[in-house]
Amino acid sequence: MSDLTEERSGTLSEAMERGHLFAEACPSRDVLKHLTSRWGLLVMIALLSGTHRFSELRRKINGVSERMLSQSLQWLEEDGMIDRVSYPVVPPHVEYSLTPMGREAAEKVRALADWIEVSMPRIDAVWAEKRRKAD
Amino acid sequence: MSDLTEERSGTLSEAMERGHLFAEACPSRDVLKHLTSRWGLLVMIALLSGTHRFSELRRKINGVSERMLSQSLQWLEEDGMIDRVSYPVVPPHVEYSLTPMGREAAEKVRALADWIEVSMPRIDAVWAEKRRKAD
DNA sequence: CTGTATCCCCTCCGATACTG
DNA sequence: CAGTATCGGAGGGGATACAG
Repeated sequence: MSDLTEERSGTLSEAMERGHLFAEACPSRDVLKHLTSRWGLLVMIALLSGTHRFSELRRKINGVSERMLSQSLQWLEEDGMIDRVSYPVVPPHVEYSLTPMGREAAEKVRALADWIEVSMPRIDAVWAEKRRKAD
Repeated sequence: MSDLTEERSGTLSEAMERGHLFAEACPSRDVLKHLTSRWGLLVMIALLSGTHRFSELRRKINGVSERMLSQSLQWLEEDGMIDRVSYPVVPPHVEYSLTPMGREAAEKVRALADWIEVSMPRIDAVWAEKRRKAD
């Protein structure tokens, strides 16, 4: 066996039979999907720095289309991760922010994203090594 | 976790312009995709408890097809997350385990998955409340 | 036991155009 | 400014059959 993490408190992932994620048609799959989706992940991380308007998110998240930004925001709002506040003015003014629960999720998501960022050099090295062997 | 990463050195996710994940066509997107894919995530979590054979993973991860398990394992192996050791015997015997780097990634992934598991009751409550209002 | 090969559906996601 | 509607491509992923 390995470290304590599993034996002491790792009853969640360890007990796969009981975990929702290992069940086939489970709503937790959808939540995970929204959080880790192409744009959902970036939305969550972006909102960690505070409330944003739609257009602010659009500018900040380079490459996202209006369609997908809107879609991602709706998913995450339905999951209770994001608060959407619309001010009935002209022109429209809508603000998005993380709920307390959303902030917790966003921090987990960011931990994963940050790990990948800092680990990319190592991963690149793996790829380079494989290419070298392939020759 | 949850420590200094945010306030002190939170320049990673904060500096979106510079982060790989915010670039459009970046290999780090692929790594993230593999780690959070439907089955890749479950493979990583399963391997946290130690080395597994192909058929062991297949049994443990309920619902995965041979095709997708094989595919997911190959992706993660190419990314340097998984070690594949094949013993040339009859019948074939292949063992999969996490690399040191893979273990780091798996722990981040598990942290997110576990958070979702324990938070599902809260998320369900959100959905229930929305349905109540919809009436 | 450990996979590959083939077929095919389905959903994500981008592009474009339109609305309040 | 903040979206929605529609079309269409690409690829993830399942079912089945086959192979080493």
